[in-house]
Amino acid sequence: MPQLNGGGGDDLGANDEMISFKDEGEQEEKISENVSAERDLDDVKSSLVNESENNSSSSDSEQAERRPQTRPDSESYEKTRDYFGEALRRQQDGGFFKSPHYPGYQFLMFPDLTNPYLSNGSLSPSARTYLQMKWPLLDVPGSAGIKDSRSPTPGHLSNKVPVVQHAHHVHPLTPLITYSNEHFSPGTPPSHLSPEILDPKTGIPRTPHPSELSPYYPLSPGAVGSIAHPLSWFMQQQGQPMYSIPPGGFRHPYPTLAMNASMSSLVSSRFSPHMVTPPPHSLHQTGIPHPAIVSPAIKQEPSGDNISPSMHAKSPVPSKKEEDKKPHIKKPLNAFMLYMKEMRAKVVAECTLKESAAINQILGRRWHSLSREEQAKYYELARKERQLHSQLYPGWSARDNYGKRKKRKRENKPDSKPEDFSIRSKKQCVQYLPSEKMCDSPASSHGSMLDSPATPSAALASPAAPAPTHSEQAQPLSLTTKPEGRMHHHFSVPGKASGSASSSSSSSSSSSSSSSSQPSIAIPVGTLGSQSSTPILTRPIPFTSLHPSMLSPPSPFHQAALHSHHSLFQSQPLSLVTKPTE
DNA sequence: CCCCCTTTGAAGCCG
DNA sequence: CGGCTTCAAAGGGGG
Repeated sequence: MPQLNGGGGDDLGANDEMISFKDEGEQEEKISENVSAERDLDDVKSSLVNESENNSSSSDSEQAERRPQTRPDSESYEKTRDYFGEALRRQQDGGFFKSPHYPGYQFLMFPDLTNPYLSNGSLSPSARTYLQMKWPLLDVPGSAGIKDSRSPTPGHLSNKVPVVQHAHHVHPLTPLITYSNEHFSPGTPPSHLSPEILDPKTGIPRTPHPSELSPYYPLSPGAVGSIAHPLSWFMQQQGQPMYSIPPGGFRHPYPTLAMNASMSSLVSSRFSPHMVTPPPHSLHQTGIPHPAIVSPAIKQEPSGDNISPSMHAKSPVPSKKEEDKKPHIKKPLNAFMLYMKEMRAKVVAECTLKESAAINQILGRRWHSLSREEQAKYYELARKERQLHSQLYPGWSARDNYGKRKKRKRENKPDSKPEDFSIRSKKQCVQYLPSEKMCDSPASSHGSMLDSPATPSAALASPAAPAPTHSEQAQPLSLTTKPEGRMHHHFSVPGKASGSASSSSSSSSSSSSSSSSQPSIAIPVGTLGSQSSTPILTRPIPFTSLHPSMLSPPSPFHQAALHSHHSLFQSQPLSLVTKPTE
C-alpha cells in the first residue's frame, strides 16, 4: 500500500502519467541513455537471436522481439501489428492509456469459480482449462487469433464452464469494480464510483459491457480510476475472479454497490443464468459478518466453517483450529501475476512446454518486453486489486498468510543446514527455458513504444516501475538464470528470516533489482558460489533449445539498480552455467 | 502425496 | 530505513 501513496493511489489518472514520465526522466540519470540502450538492445537481441536461433528463422525471431507475441501465426502477427500500431497512434495522440487493451473484455465475465483470494476457491481442473480461454480474451488480437487455432475457442469453453462456480464471481466482481474506483476508501459511497460505470439512470454501477469497457480504457488516460473497472473485469476473465466473495458469504458487503445485481445479470446473460445461484459450498453465507470474512476454503480448508470473529482482526497466529477455520485469504495478485494469469495459457499453447517454471521464465521475459503502457495496465490492475482487496478484507494482512503456505517453500526445510541448501541448489540453476524457444517472444516487442516512458502504473504503484528498456538491455546477456533466486531461502529459517540467510541472500539480492527481492539477475560468479547454487541443470535444456530472447534477464528494470545490474550482466554473461557451488 | 521450480511484485519482518 | 523473506499462480517433475 505504501506504493499507492507514491502513486497517489487515489488518482491514478493524469497524475500517474505525469509521474511516470517523471520517473523516467528521473530514472536515473539518463533518458537519452535509455534510448541508446534500447537500440543496443535491439542490436544485441537481433544478434543474439540470430545466433541462438538456429532453427527458427532469425527474421521471425526479430519480429517476435518487437512483438509481444511469441511465435504467433502469421495472422496473429499482423493483427498484433495492427494492434500495436493503433496503440502507437493513440499514444501519439496524447493518451498513453488510450491504447486499446484487452479488447476482449467481453470475456471478462467468466464465471469464476471461487473467490480468487480464497485459497479454497481452488479452481477445478475444468476451471483451469477454462482459464486458458481467458487469455485469448485478454490477449491482444493477435493472440486471440492464435488461440483460436490451437485451443478451443473461448466460447466453447464458456459453455463448458461449470455452472457451479461462477456465481461467486459475479458478485464479487462487482464490488471490485465499484471499489476500484479511485480511492475507495472503505467508506466511500457508491456514488463515488466512477461515473462511467455507473448506470446513468439508476446511478448504480453497472457492469460495463465488454464493448463498453474497451472504450473506457482508451479513453481516459487520466481517468485511471475509471479504468479500474474494466480491469477488474479483465482480471476475472482471466481465470479467477478477482475478488470473489464467498458465495454466500458476503454477498453484499457493500450493499450499496448494486453493481452486483447488474453485473450478475450481465454475466448471467452471457453465460447462464444459473450461474448466479450460489454454489453449494458457499459456506457461510449468512454467517459472515464482515465482508472481509471469507469462507474457508471449500477444498483446502475443510474446517471452513465460519470465520472466527477475530478474522477481521487478522489473528496472526491463531491456534490451529482457528487457522483452519479462518479462511485463507489470498494475497492480491501483483501486476506480474496478473499478467501471468493472462498470458500463461497462451504461452502454453504456443509452446510445448508445460512446466510452469519454464513458462514462467518466458513470461518473465515477456513481461519485461512489454511496453510500459502495457505494464502499466497491469500495475494498475494490481493496484486496484489491492485496493479492492483491502476493502473486502479490511483486517487482512499479508502476514496472515505467512506460514500458511503449504510449507513455505524453500526454506522450510529444516533449516538452513548447508546440506539442505545444497540440495536445493541443485535444482535452482536449471533453466527451464523451453526448448520451444520461439515461445517467447522477445523482447523489444513493442519496443517502439518503449521510448515513451512512463508507466503510469509504475509511478503509481509499482515501485519498480520499470523502464522496459533497461530490462531489455540486460536481457541479452541474461542467459543465466537466476541462480540464487531462492537460495536465500535455504538459509533462512522458515519462521523468521534467519540472519544468516539474509546475509547470503544479500549477495544475490544486491544484484537483484532494488525492489524485487529476488535476484533474478545473474550474479557474479563469486557471489553465486557463495550461495551455493550449483547449477546443476536438473533438467537440462539443450542449449540450442534456449533462445537468448527467452533467457532474458530478470528484472532489471528498476531504475538505478538497473544500471548497475546491467553492468553485471555484461560482465557475466551467462550463467547458464553456474558454478559449482561454492 | 507433497514440494520444488520459476517468475515479478507486494508486503511483512527484522535489524 | 534497508535488506531479506514470504506469498501470490501454475503445473510438470521429482522425491
